[in-house]
Amino acid sequence: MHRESTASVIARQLRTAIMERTLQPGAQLSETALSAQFGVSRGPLREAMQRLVQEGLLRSEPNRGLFVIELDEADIRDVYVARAAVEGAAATMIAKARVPAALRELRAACEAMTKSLELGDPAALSDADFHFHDVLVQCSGSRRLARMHQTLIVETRMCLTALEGTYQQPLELVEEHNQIVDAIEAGDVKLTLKRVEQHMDEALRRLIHAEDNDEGYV
Amino acid sequence: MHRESTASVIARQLRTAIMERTLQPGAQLSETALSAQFGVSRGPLREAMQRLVQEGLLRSEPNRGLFVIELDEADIRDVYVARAAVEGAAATMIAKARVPAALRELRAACEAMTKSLELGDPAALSDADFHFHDVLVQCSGSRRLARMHQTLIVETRMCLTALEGTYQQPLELVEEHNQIVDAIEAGDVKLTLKRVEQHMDEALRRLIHAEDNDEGYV
DNA sequence: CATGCAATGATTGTCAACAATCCACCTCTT
DNA sequence: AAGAGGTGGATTGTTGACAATCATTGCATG
Repeated sequence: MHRESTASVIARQLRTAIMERTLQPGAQLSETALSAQFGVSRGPLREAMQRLVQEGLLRSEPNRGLFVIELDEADIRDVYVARAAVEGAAATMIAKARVPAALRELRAACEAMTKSLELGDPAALSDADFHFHDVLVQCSGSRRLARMHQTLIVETRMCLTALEGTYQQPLELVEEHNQIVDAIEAGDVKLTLKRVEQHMDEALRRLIHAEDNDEGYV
Repeated sequence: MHRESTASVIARQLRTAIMERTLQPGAQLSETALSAQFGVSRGPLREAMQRLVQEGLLRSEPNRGLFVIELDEADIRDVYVARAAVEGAAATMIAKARVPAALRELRAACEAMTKSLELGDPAALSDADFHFHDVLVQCSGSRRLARMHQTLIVETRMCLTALEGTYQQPLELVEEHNQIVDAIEAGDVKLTLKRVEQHMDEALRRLIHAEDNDEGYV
């Protein structure tokens, strides 16, 4: 009947809720409330929650409960350090392998960003942005990088949702992605790595900057 | 009373069992047997198992059970690709930060390897080897890299346990570690990254080579 | 002899009840 | 009034029982 375990689908729903800030940072996860909401009993819910604890999206305080993590500036920097490591590795893998299909997908992802930019749709631009990075890691073919990346993306979206999809410098953003694909297409590993790292630095800078403007604490 | 959740400690015991091949690759995890062995009921055990599923150490077949992953050669390569990404990022962070305490710890870890080598104790050498890489990632201060690394190390040990700690070229092994620390100490980011990557390539080569000699399937 | 099928045993999936712990509030004492 | 201590309510932690599913075995049938 079910092709996927209950814990797996509940875990995904929890991740989505954290991303969208339905479950706010620092908030306690009430077992009774959530199990009722998801239509399951506390058993499967607790199993799903343990998955997110392993991911580091929830923090456990024994005999007290589970809480959504709160990201301070040091955490956000750490997320981007880890993303640079994971996506840098993924991009260099693709650059080395020279798979045409991967380049086509990446180009398509870039075009989607350009389109959203031209339409002036910041939400779509954000989605296209994340889609690009997802494609990048998926195309590397590394199951382990993909798994790590999944968690990092949730943490990133968690921050960006707080800013309600207002991009600071969308033109630069799109151009950075294009240049990454250019480097990959050229098969230039060093340049690829450099541009991924620069992109992460810039994204981090824009994020911190935007948060300061929003009087933003996370 | 308990400072750590039950799921957390059971999960660690499961990881150890997988590392040491007490739970062999491909083997099904019997809930009744394991819950009896650990002295807990099936509930907390299942929570712990879901943590390992999230890590990718267990694979879930709904309504059938959980199985220890089997690593083919492609998987092993993937582990080392991911390790290169994580440890490369960690090493460059330390190289940039120039923290004397980190260098001291890394040097100490190297000396422990040298000592084990001189004593001709392959098990101790292996432990010292893993300790070095643990120190490396811990010293980076990145919680996320550390979390990812933990899982990758379990998978690596899983392979090395199969070879019963027989090292092929221990001299080269120790020297590679020393050179990584040299590069970090010099603050040379590019050289650091290069040497970490080379070390991973060599470690992978030695591992595959050793497995071939052992008529080894994983 | 091979194949389909049903019964059976074992295992996973789910749940609700019980125990243990924590938190907030109140009271009593100094 | 401040603090210690106790009490009630709510939440987490754990367990055993029950339901659902799967693998196996044996049997009947073409």
